[in-house]
Amino acid sequence: MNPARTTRRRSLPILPDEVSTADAARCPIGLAAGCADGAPCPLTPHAFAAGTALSAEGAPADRVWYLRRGSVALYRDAGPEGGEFPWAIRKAGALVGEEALVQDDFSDTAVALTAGAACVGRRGELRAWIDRGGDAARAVLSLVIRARVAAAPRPSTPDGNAPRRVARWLADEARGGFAPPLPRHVLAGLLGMKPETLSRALAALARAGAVRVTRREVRVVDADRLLAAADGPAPRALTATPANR
Amino acid sequence: MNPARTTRRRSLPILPDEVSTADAARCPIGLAAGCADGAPCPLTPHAFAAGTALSAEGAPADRVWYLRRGSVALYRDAGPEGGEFPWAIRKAGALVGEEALVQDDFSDTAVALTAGAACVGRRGELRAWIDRGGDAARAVLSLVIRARVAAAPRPSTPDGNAPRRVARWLADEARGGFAPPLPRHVLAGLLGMKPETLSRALAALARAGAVRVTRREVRVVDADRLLAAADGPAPRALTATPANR
DNA sequence: CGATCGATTGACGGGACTCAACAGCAGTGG
DNA sequence: CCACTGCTGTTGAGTCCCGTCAATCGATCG
Repeated sequence: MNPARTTRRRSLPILPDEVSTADAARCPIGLAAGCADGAPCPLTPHAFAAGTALSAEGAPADRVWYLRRGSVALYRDAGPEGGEFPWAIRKAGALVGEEALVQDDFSDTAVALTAGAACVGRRGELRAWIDRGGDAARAVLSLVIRARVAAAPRPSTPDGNAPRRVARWLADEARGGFAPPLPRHVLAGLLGMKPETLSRALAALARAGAVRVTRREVRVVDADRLLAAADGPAPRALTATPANR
Repeated sequence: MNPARTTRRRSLPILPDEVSTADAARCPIGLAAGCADGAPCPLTPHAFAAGTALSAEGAPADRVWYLRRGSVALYRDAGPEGGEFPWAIRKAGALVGEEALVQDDFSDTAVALTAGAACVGRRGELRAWIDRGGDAARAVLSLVIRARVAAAPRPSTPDGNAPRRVARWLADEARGGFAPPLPRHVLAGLLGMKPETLSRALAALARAGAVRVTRREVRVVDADRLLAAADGPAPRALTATPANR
């Protein structure tokens, strides 16, 4: 479907050219580092062209960006056949790839929507820098929290059937064969569906022999069938009993 | 519809009883504060019952929780007639209400799914504490980022028609009458719909006289009509021309 | 046992996705 | 200048998944 798009994007150069470091002190991280007083900033400015990939989902997370100009779209993979889809926009003044500070791989593919400029920091140096200063950490902290707060609950993205979404969630969350005991309406909300739909989806998975459902608990009885429902071809949905049709 | 649920939840006591402070040093914030060495921890432990409301969306954000036991569901309001819906789960080891560190109001309603225990900190004290220490900020920072990373893109939640979601987004994001120039497939992904559906929704809003759409830009020409489409009664959807049916 | 709430199941209709075909626009090369 | 190509966005027709409304059942509590 879209191999050309993906290929082209992934093959683009990463952070080609450089820009002046003159105004580095304007950014909160630069301020925290004391750039205005001549202290070295842990970030180095770069410019990028529209379409540049800043990070790739699953790739080693070795850098963090502070966006100075332009905007960046965050893509995430929706699993097989779901393809990747954009789920957040980062604008000037936000961090990109901040997950590098606490984990080893990027969790998003970040693609520049416009030409722009960003200050890049190597993860190791950033971590060391954060370890040192009080103001330092505080600056990053508030940026991160701001980003999280701004990321409103996402409206809706049909990356699969209701049964498929449920199966995927079960595959991710079940521990020891048992799903976390959430009230149905909470789980339904998390998965972006109504409780009735969730009920039908669970019933469908139970008919397929993947799970066993009681009013109180959901138990995975056949992990293979569950994964098949999560990743395989269309699970044929909620359409009532196999008898009719 | 569900006034009883909301009322009952909101009326529940907030953080009733207290628990031992013995193991406060186990929490990363306690560690950062040096509780093990007898230093005072900026957080104080409390226990809560299932159904307890920790925070209410829009209420003054005066505290932050570190969850030690139990799990908490985060609800957010989907606007008029959309009702509130759960959109994230926080489990033991995560922060709740961390937005208090950078803004004045809670952005989520947090409700305990199970009985549990949390360490609570007043926002002012926490901020002061973060300002002081390096390790301090680092502990909070990694918690926050972890939470953000764990919050996978939410699958889907139909909180309104496609035209309504588009109208709401336009009302939020348009500056000077112009929507941010995003490629259609990016905007569609953000709004949880396919590009075709987005196109139809924009066409519907244009028919209603709220916006003017060209291939390159989306311009808001009647803010009132846009708001009516975003909040008012059903915008009568995508059904083609008003002539048929 | 009666009351209430949560969960399940059924019937039904509508809205969004799918599959197309087409139009607008940029870039390329003749 | 124009044909050709490729890509993005629009429009149309048809299908079906999911939300809505409703009834029923189970479980829990008083």
